[in-house]
Amino acid sequence: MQNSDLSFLEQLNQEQRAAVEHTEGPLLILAGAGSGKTKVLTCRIAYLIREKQVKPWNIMAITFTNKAAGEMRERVDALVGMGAESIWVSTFHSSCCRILRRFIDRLGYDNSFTIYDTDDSRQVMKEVIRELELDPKVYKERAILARISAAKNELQDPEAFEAECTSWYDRKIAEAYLAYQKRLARNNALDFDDLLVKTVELFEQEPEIMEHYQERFRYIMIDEYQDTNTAQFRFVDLLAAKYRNLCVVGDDDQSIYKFRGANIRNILNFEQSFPGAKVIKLEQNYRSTQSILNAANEVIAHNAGRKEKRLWTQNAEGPKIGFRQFGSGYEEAEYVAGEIRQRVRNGGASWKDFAVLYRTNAMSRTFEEKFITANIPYKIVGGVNFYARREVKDMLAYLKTIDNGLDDLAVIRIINIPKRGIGQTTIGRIGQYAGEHEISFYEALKCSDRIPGIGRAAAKIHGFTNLITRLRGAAGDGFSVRELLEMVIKETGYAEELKAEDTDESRARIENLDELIAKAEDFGKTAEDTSLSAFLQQVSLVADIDSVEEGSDCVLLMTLHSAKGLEFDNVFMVGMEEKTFPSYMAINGEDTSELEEERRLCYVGITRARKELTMTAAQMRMLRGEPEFLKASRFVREIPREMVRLERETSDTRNFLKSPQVPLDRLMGMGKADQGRAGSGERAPLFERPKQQKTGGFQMREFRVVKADHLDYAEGDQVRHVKFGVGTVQEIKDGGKDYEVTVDFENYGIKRMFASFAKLKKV
DNA sequence: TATATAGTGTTTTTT
DNA sequence: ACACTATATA
Repeated sequence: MQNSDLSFLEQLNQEQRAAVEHTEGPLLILAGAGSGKTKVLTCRIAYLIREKQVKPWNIMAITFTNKAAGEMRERVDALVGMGAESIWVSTFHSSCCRILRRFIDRLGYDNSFTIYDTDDSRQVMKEVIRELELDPKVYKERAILARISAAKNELQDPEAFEAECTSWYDRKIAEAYLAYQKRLARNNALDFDDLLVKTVELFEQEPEIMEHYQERFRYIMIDEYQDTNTAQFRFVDLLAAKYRNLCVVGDDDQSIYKFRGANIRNILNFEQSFPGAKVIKLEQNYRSTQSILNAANEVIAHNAGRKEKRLWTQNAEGPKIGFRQFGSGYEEAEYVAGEIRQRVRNGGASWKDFAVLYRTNAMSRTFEEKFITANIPYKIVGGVNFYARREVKDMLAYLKTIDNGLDDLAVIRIINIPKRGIGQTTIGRIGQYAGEHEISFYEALKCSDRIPGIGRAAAKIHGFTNLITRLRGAAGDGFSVRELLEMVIKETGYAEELKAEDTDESRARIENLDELIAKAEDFGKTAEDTSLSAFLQQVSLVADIDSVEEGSDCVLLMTLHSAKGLEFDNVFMVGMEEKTFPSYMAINGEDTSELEEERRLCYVGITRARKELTMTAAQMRMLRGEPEFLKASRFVREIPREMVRLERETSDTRNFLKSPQVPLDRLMGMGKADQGRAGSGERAPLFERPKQQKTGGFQMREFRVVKADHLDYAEGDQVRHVKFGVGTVQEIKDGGKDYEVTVDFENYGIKRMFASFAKLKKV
């Protein structure tokens, strides 16, 4: 595309175009679901560069997830061409990370700081609780961390927090907050929230650094603005203070992260915060059918205090919203599996056109089981993050220790992995010594000879420190991250040990290690800064949703939260029951704000669907081991009856939709003896769990692709692999569960892999 | 020191 | 139902 070509403007509607062309001063774009806001943002960037001669490096675009950032990056690259790479397109967290990595030494941290995930934070908090001798029954680390996180989101430091304490309990939390920060600092670590907090702190403390970035980012765009919290607001506010060219895009109806500190007032009060702001509404939806949109509008209309807007579309009416209630979650899952299977077989749809959305991660289990038995390829998004898996974290802990031994948590994690005979008592003694001498744990290890009570363990410790020293040497010699990782795996015998275990679980873990190596390799090829620290930092900011690859033909299962920003032809919203969705947490009490947030979540879910939306509910669900009887969600009831199509009407669903409410006792009326069969007819017994594949309960929930009927390549064919590029198929072996394919890659040599994982494409 | 077992508490959503 | 913790035991 020519550098002055503005033809892309022609594909925009009037409002979209106005948003693109309004480049100076604050701008609020209220973009309803599916109204093409990503298109507007990317076009706006192109317009700034082409028409307004803005330099690419003066532009910053912030999105919510890495995935969204990646998508925008791609579109911007395609549209802008040369120079696009100097535009900052990233998440809040990675932007802050990038800034801090350069300047955090001004705040007394080392620039090679590490980032703690939730797990690490909990670990630290446990230590704090022990240190302060708090009763762990009263002071739960989760609860304390939640309070601290809330404080940080409001930019409250420990002192400010303490000043506001009224109860003794709160004062203890303030103490814990302070101690927690000290420990993080000692480990040269930041938690997620700190990334924002410290950046703001940096800007406020070092005005010339702030000015540097203000000059740099003269045009700032923020996506999903409704989900920003106070810290993020401040960050943006500071950055944009000088040039005031701030464009925020959001939809108050899609604000679903209040629990994480998102402040809906940021968007509702934008015009007050940035006087003279122009407001543009995008109300035409290009994504969904009329029916879906109507349902969404109806549901969200039940919320008070929104910015008035009504989505409309020129799309076809499409089928009505489907709703069906089942006796149990198992029947529900069975139905969804069957329905998807059928629609793929008859309707010519492919697996990837389907998504199953639920309120809580715990619900994925049942669906997963049914999908396995129905032989449906699927992928569960969320749950345990790839980088949170044990073996991955172990390897990362090694890399962290090699990078700098400052992170005690990482060192302690791996000091006895593999088993070196260094146990709790030894670790305790070293930790004590380190504390007394105010040195890091790793430093203490090096003078373990002088630590009382170590004795025999000293030799073992030396073995460990020697290993680390050797690996550090290698890192210094310029070995790549991937090579270092492979050395760690080899030197520690980690993979060997797993191989010897020879279980499904251990094999899955080895797969994960390979995956990690592939990621390290990829990093070495694509990253600007290929240092070990850079790798570790990048890795800690990757969310699960980010790794959902296009192209793998699977049904996606995820929470409603993860689904934000995505769209699918066919959506199943499952678990549409009171107490499940809206969650029981949101129902009770006068406070309707939580309920409204649930309703927005429902709105987000509905608007994910392009063509067909099906809602399902169960009358009974196992909750914490106990059966719970549930009535259908009020959100279903908020959709007018005539917009809903009952799939295979049953007496339950008919009654439910006729009367405004099914009396609870009608459902409760099923006596204990009856529990096994909810509803009527010859249904499968409720309590019989499907034959569960025992996989150690670990890996199999993450990523399973069912063996294909056939492969579209044969021995001798040229194939392409996502990471390894092009190669020649040498051998295909039918290993029963899957095909084992041996490929000779042009650049990577011979690799043996499972067909379902490798996703090879014939070229 | 490492492992097995019983007992305990817990769940909403996540960058 | 599950994961985590404390305790007993090899």
